[in-house]
Amino acid sequence: MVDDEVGRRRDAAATKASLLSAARELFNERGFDHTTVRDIAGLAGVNQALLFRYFGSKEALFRVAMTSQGHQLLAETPPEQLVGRMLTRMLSPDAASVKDNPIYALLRSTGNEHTAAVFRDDLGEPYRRALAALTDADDARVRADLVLAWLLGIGLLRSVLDEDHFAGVDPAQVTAHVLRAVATLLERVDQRPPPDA
Amino acid sequence: MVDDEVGRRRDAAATKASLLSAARELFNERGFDHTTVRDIAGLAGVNQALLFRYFGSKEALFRVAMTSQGHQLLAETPPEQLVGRMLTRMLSPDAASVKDNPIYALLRSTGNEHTAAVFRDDLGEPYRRALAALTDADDARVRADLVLAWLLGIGLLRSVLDEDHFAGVDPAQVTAHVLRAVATLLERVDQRPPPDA
DNA sequence: TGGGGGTGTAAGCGTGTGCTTACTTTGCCC
DNA sequence: GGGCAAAGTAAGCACACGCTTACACCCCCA
Repeated sequence: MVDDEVGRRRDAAATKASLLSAARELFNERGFDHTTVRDIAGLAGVNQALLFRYFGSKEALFRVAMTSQGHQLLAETPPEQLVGRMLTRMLSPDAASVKDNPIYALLRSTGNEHTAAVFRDDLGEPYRRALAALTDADDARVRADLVLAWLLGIGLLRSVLDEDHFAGVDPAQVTAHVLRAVATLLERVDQRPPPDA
Repeated sequence: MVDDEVGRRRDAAATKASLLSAARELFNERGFDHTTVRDIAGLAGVNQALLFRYFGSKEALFRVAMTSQGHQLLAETPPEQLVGRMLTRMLSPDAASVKDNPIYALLRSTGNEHTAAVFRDDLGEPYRRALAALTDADDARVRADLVLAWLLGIGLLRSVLDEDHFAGVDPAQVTAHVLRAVATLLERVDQRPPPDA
């Protein structure tokens, strides 16, 4: 699927990459439980036994697929702009930016204890810390959790409950609403519209 | 389980009620996909074939279990106090108020298209309308969606991502934060602490 | 050139699941 | 008491799933 050229078969690295890409796409679309290893291998154009050879189990593949691309956004974004950038990325009408945003895999995998733990430990915690640093209030942790909850809830409405939520609406307008309200919780949040998309 | 007295067996109404109660408890705890009909029948103390005789399918049972108790809160609460009451109910440390709050079943069932549709149509929509009525802004719908998203996100953090979120924190303090920020979106929200628990 | 390890494949094992079927038991009504 | 529909039960069907196994192939290096 990813690698259609006939030459260069028997390439373990390409096979792994193909499996990872297919896994990310399907986990984000359907969540962990409703994605089968047969689906992943099929989309990757690979025999499903290779999935287990290279990753060990479906759960292990999930962990690798979700965390490997993990923390770029967090690393490359100034904390003040974090909320704004997460919003524009989540609200983008571009399907591709949805497909590789692991937050949607989380939101569709809430029923599974193991996958929830992956996100809690590998993604939630760093974001909580980054957001908490945006205020001097002594209940910074609570305020950061509330902001994180809001971002997750917006993604939930957008992706799970109703595909059309916020659809006809200017993302910038939604972002402005949220940033204004969030500023009452975290005083150092940058309320200007985030640069680029 | 519900009906331990030995007299009065062969009571269809009691059997149905017992199945409904067990279903609510397990769906809220584990979500739709991770709850089996054998678990439900077992907790209800009933043969699983009766589940299908009385409700037709697991999905139909889910729909009935979630919507039958459905809209009391919405019906009996003045709109201005809706956000406050939902928060106190969600943040209550009381396990029972979690057990019969269908929002947690939704949050643990996001991977399943059918269950998501139940909530979108049967619960989400009325709440969206009620919240939208709390402002005169011409983008009332967007504002209402954002508030609903926040409430859902808070429930998500509380129940799915981390059992201890907001645990050591005074629920009233969290509620105050949210109500203050929400007031920038919906001008008619009552910011006073909600009456009773 | 000919093993041997890395790569790919087909088939299937074991289990859990939603749901069905064929049957037994109970209690009510004439 | 006898008949009968409603209530309850045991067993299992059919299938999808995660994962394993036994085998075929191909390239590389001694």
